[in-house]
Amino acid sequence: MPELPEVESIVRGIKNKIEGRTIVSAEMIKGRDDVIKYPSSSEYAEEIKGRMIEKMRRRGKYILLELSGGVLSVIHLRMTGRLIFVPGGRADDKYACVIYRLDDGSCLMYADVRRLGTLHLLCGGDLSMVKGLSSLGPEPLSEDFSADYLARIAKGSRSRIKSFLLDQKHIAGLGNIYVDEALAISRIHPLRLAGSLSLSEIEALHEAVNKVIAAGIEDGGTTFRDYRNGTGGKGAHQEHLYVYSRKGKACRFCGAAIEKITVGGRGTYFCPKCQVMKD
DNA sequence: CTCACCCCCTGGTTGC
DNA sequence: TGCAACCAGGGGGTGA
Repeated sequence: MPELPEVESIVRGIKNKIEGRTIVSAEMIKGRDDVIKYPSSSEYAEEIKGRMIEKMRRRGKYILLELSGGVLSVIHLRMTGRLIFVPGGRADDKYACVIYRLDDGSCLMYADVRRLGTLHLLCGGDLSMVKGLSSLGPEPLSEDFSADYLARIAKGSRSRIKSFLLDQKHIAGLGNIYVDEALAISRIHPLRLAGSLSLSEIEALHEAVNKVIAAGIEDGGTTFRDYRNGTGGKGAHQEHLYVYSRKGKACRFCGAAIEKITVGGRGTYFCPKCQVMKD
């Protein structure tokens, strides 16, 4: 489940290899090209052909390829999407959906077991086609994401803090794993209402979000099952998790058994001793 | 505004 | 062993 650190790791690993390269063609794999949401896959292939990749960057969980002529390629991996750079150009993944052939013989492959990922090609800077991208909140580790900002948006909110943090309009890039981790580090129960947090709790949470995102990037992401970086490798942050996927195991802070509950339909892990419910 | 719920989709795991 | 139910969860959409 690629979240900010995973997507960042992909971009860092591929960026230097594809910037400046021209896309010779986009090969659509039959029956798997329905990951392309706009325009049609044939128009997509026609429109992207011959364009140079001027810049690759990340915004939230989105991968953005700025192409020549003001065209923007937007890729969201959702659950099982992978973007892999293949130097020799022999992309033979069973789950390949789209293969971008580059002018030096290499290729960039989009593969996705469940095909929940989404690919868009936007001309003329119309971001409204990708609703989530145009309404993204500030990036963790950025100046815009301050404790003050967090306090301001949380104030008056009746959402549970877990759901609140997962909302990309509030903060860009957090997903199920890093939200649980940030709440564990700041010792906040996932069911707390966002508007009920004290200033010191907000400050602790702000710091925890930055800390866990930085650690995730440092470790090259978290690989449970599906995640792979831009060259097919695994991340290492799964070795350093405090609560996520650790049901029944000992809390690294106090030794109590980690519990699992459902919050907003998501599996949620927390330490019942460190993260006490109030309100 | 916030919620529950459904959908998208497949593979791994669990239960009988 | 086989097969069905369930789970993983990001994000869009809908109706309460």
